[in-house]
Amino acid sequence: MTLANAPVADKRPSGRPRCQVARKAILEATVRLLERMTLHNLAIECIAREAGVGKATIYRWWPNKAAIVIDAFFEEVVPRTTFEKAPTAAEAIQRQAMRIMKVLNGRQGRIVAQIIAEGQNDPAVLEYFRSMFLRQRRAAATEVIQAGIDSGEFLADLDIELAIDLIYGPMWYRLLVGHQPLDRAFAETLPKLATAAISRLNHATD
Amino acid sequence: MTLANAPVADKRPSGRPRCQVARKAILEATVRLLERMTLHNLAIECIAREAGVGKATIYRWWPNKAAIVIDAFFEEVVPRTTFEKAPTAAEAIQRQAMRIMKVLNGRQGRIVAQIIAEGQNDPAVLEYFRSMFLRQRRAAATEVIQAGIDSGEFLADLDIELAIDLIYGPMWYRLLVGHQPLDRAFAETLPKLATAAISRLNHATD
DNA sequence: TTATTACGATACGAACCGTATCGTTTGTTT
DNA sequence: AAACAAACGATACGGTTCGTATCGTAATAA
Repeated sequence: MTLANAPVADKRPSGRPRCQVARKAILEATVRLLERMTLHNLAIECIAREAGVGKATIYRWWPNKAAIVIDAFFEEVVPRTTFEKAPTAAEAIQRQAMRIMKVLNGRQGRIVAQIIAEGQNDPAVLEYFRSMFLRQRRAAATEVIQAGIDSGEFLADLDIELAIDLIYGPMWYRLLVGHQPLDRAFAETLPKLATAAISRLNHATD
Repeated sequence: MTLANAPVADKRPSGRPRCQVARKAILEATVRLLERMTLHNLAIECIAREAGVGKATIYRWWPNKAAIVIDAFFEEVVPRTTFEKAPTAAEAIQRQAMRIMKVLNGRQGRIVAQIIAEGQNDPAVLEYFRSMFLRQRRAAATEVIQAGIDSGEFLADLDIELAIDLIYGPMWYRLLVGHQPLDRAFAETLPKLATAAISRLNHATD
């Protein structure tokens, strides 16, 4: 599933197989180094040194820095999160938003921000990030919102993609631009306001 | 006001004054080059060559690439936009959101995105960007929203900063992550939904 | 055994970095 | 007019990192 997992799939090629120890060492070294420096300052040669690996071994399996970081990030750091059950769609969304915010509001958030930054110079990086991180989460969110529409909780003619952006956009905005903190008040109020925007209920009676 | 404007202010130093021709040439060359390449690939030496200027002249006046780009961006590209008058606060916000979206949805948007990307590696860049671009616009938005609160159009206990993020966050989200386009439907629906979220009116009666 | 591929190590030219140093130019100060 | 001060374009510099290539060696498949 990752860019460099080399899924054995249907046919094993001849020759020496890929060394999984080296692969693991590279990903772990990357995570370790990213705790001390930015992605921008992280040199491939530095990863190779830290991992005790030849530089060519890295270049053989990853096209660029960002791909390593993305693989490392999703293998070593981020646990897969799924929506919890909740009595209403709005509550399910609110809980999930809080959890994502917790992830973004720390060291992991800095790494994701740097991946996105790197993506501004390379569309492929951005696409890889979306396929690894965003796609599944948005699909899950879509399900919940659709259920909310079907139950009459949310607006019938709701643009689901837009609704998702309304919920998560402000979080990413603060993460990347840094004009305001991702603090507790924000974490509590944003999801409520966003879900209120897409629900049929009146604020006054909420 | 820019980082390298060298406002003459109160005391003119002796010696040869700064060459404004060179300054202009540098900023113009930067804009010109950014149409063909990303900020990441834009070398200072390349700007110097394009502008017909010594490299030292650039380093004398700007601390880094991003500072040049920001100055170039706000001198050569972005016109100052202010809120128009509108019958309601919601409408004023909607119009301004559309205008900002138009700015972001093109070459200028790509440049801003790259400035923010660069900012992930250097907090000073991000702060400079906020002071140049964001601060004034957010202050203007604050005024409009506060007026809306005072008139009873918006929620009385509204967190204004959060409200602004609710409106603009999704735009930046799409600009930077690129999972969805900044298209016409988005431009029309987002401001309506966002202002609905912070207004006291019921969706059903809107 | 032979073919094939990965491995760690190392060397390589190229590109930029940011700084320093030229001699020259353009102003201010005396 | 002469002395001074600072910016200018040009150029050279050592230092980093880039991505590629090439070693000899190791590991698996046919």
